[in-house]
Amino acid sequence: MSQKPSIPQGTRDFGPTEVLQRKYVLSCIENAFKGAGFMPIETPSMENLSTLTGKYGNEGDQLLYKVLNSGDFFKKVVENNAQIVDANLTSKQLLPLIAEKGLRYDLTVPFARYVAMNRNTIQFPFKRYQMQPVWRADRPQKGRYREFWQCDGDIIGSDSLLNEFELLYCYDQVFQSLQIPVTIKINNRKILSALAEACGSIELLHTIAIGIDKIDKIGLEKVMEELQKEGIQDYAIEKIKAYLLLPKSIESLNAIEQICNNNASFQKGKEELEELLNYLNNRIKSSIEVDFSLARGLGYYTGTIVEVQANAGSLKMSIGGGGRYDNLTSIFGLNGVSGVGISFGLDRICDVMNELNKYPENLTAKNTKILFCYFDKAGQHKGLDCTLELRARGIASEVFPDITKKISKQLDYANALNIPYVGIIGETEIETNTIMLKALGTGNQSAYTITDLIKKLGQ
RNA sequence: GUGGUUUUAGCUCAGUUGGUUAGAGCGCCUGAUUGUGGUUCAGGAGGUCGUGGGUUCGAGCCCCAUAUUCCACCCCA
Repeated sequence: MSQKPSIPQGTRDFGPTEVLQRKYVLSCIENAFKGAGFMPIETPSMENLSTLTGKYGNEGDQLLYKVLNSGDFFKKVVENNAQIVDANLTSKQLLPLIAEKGLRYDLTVPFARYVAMNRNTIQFPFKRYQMQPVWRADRPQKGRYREFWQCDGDIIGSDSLLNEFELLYCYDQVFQSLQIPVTIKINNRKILSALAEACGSIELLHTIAIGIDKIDKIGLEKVMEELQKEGIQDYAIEKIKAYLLLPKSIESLNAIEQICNNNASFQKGKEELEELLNYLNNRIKSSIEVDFSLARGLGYYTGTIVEVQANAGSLKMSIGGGGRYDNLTSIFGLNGVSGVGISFGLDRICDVMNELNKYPENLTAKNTKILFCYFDKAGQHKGLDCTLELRARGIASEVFPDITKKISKQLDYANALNIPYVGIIGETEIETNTIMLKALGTGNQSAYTITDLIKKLGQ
């Protein structure tokens, strides 16, 4: 009985071409990080659920993949929790009894956990990069996957805004080298906090942030409606409206100062934003946009926040984002350590690259320079010897593995895989100790000795 | 998690009101060519119509469930 093969929703296989393309993007990102002094780390796919829960907000917790405990977990639940196990037990109550591990949701929280665990051996400020898959139990759409790769760079253990600059510079370098036109949007959570305070309470920050983040998508009026539904008071709505009507520019800071009644949080945010812009000044080619409506969902950001959007193509989703987090490691018992990080969304970047056709042409070609073709066992052995000799000199080559009735089958193989040369070995070639070298592009062919062949292909 | 949408040959897709043996293009295989690919010509293989139920004399088409694709919410890389 055969079974119809399939993979889970929201996951994908990658064929040879796709893997080469993804590795190309990964190497661009890695080069930028390495060039700026970042060091690589890797962390496990699974973390303890206690490490992950509560870091991403309620919605985030729901999107965590949980890993079922090993062994006869149900029996253990019944034995150890007899008093609460009955038909009324909710899934939410049951969950901690049967799952202690979960798949990581991002790379930042595992990194904070890593830093807290290894604080005594890490040299601060610590600059690390990490490129690994993450998992979210989201409903998939285009550009939205359940398994996708993030490429994170973080600098932890330093308050300096120079770090923010370094990371934005990485963004700039990567997207320049990939030739994707982008807008890097910048804001500061402290300014949003000031707005929330001016609207009544810092508790409103999350609601307001989620609301105003949607302005580009649904428009001012709808945002106002939504905020009203969430119970924001009328005077506050007016403030938010005035805030959102301001131009996307650093010039709007003065007006925001009025709206926020010049509170302390605002002043700090303003200073940080201005200092960052001073660092960026004339040092970055990508377009930078100060966007006060930029909010970002993740719960742990406290200062600078950034998001990268592709300026071309139909995929207008963000292809990267990040920000500063002051208190993330303190959750794991390491206080007074501030960090800032960015993330590249590899899968979406690849989607954009595909649409814009920005991959280098030779990326899809096989490495193989030459395929040896033959008619019989003697030719096969000679072909094998030639192949091994070429490989020893660093020239990638192959012998066709099967003796075929027609040599066209072997040529078809070379054609289909974009192998530029074939070396044909028949009776004549064996007698004269030569190889008939044929360039598949032009169809030209002539006889070479192995020494001349090495010279020709080694160029 | 809510609502909608998609699925027919390896690929891209037709398929009328429920009616005989489900089609096309491309690709693939064989031959025209016993040592040479890309063009041309001739022939050929390949389908449980996503899966499982149901209605019907009869289902690719109608109904239910489920999976998958894409989309809008929610949220996000």
